Amino acid sequence: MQLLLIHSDYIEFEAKRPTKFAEDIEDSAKKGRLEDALCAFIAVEKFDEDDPDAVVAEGSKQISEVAEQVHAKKIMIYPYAHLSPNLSTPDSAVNILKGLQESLSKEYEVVRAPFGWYKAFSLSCKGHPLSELSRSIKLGEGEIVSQALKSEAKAVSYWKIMDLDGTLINIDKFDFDGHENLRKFGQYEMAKSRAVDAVPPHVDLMRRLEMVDYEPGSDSGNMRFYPKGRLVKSLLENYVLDKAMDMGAMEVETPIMYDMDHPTLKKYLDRFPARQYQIEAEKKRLFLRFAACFGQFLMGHDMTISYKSLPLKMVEITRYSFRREQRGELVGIRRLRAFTMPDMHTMAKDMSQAIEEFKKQYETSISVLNEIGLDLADYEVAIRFTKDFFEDNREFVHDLVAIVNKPVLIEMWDERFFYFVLKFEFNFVDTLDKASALSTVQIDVENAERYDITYVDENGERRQPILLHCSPSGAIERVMYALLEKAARETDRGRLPMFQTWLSPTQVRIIPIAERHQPRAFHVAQDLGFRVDVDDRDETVGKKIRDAGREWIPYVAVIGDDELVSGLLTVTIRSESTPKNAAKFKMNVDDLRKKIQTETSGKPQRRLPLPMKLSERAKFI
RNA sequence: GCCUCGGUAGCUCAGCUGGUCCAGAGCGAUUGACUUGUAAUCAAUAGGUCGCGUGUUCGAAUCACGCCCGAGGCUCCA
Repeated sequence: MQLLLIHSDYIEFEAKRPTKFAEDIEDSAKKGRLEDALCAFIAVEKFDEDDPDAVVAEGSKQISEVAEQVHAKKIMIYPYAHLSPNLSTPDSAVNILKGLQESLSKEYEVVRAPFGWYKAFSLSCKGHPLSELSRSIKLGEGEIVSQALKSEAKAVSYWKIMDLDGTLINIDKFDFDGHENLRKFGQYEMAKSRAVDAVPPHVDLMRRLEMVDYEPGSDSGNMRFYPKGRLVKSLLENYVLDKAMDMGAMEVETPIMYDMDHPTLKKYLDRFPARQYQIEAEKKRLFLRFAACFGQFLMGHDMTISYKSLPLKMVEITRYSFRREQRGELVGIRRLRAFTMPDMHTMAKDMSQAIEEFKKQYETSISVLNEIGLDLADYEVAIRFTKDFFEDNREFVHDLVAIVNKPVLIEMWDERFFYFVLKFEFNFVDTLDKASALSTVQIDVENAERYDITYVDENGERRQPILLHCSPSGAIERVMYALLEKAARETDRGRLPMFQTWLSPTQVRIIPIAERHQPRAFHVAQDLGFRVDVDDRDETVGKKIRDAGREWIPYVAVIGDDELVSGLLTVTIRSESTPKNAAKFKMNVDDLRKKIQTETSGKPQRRLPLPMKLSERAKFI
């Protein structure tokens, strides 16, 4: 709502002719005049329709505040469309204007000029400092603040730690000795503050390794990926997709933008704690998805599903999901506004099947993170549930704790504020003590009904499934963040940082010592397969070795006169080296190939994303 | 809108109590020499209206004012 407030000596109007939006009025209402009145020119805007009552409340509050300041006893409500390019429908506008009139009439003498008429008016502005004011009313800055965001602030949580024996301990009573990260995680969660106050180490690494960078030409939190970053991301995406499909999921693809006024979506928006990007096109209000839920649930709604197909799973690697996170929370790739999230949904027959699936997906998530290079010591587990769920499934929750074999942060709500009754998350805690969720699974008891998703059971009856939301790895960018942060931590501990071989952009670097060794180097590169490159630059061996180390290359093979004679390679294996001591091994091409084969089998394969010859490479940063 | 910090070569930054050490360093790039055995070979060359504008001054990267852009924080007004 836009308001233009003018303190006037007098304001008078006369309705001349109706427009097609004109409200029906008595002849007596066609003329009006007030003296010493505050005249409020008002444009009701599109987004005011989302919560008309709140707009009326806020509008009348602001108008009376000004009336109070200028000591006006009378108020003229004057519809004035020209204040906004983004008007509401005439009906909504009239309703809101009437609402204002009603609300203000309690304390003031109010006249409302009729809506939708061509009116003549004359006005005399008093011209004192406060006599001309404008106000904009935008609830939540013109966006819809979802009900879930509001309830997240209200939700009453009980924070506990579940110990290995299944006892729940109040968080302030728990002895955190030896569980430093769990303590930090708990504090972080309870504080609910996500603001960034220092730059975490992965930011330098992501740029220095030429993986990811800021894109000044876009919005904050929308990144550019250089070839090496794109490769790692692609490998991770494909790996997680494979794992989801191993669990029986079917890959689908769904749109990235949706109509805000679609009835089921509107309700879902209200239940999800995130801010959206909103765009307008052809008079439609669209929002960019923040997950694949809508697409898959809308698909599920249209499907014919027998109990024989359950549990039924669909997965999409969402490139992208969008969440308009607050600016202060964005740094590097820990938290983004556009991110890639593997999103799998399971339709389960009933709660018991849902619980069974939940456990499988919990275990798969552990294994997925492990294969990527993050083990149980690298993250903390949170399990959140409603009190009711816990009382019915105490043993099950204890099982989950037993599987990870370490204490777990518990958050319990006495009421269900969200669409789920149970969820877990694996949270990476970085060196700045910030926690970020990776894998998560939720049991959703609300959306099957909202989207009207049904299956037919053994007796031919339609039933609603229980839904599970699962991201086996969490957002891919965040996995990369965690890997880089872990590498930084390793460096601090005096170890050589590296990625798993299957994720390394260059798996083998071949360094010919002099120009005469190059043909052999290229030959070995061809012969070996995998992502191999050759440092054929005119640099010293020392420089080439150093550069290979700075790129975290797992295998570095030097070829000189000795190797030409012996036919062997001298390979430095990073995983067995220390910063002071390079672990060098003589081996032939077959040995090396077998070694890499075992380290990469079952993982996605991609070719080298850059020219094989280092002499031909451009610099990105 | 306000406050703080920042904007100097492709990158990272120094200079900033105004004046031939103020236009610099390292890395990177180019060229040349070297043909190299495990964490930076040597040398040369090219690259900048020091964010933009206006002032002050004999003289401005440096001081003042205004503006633009970025990061962070605060906040909503005559």
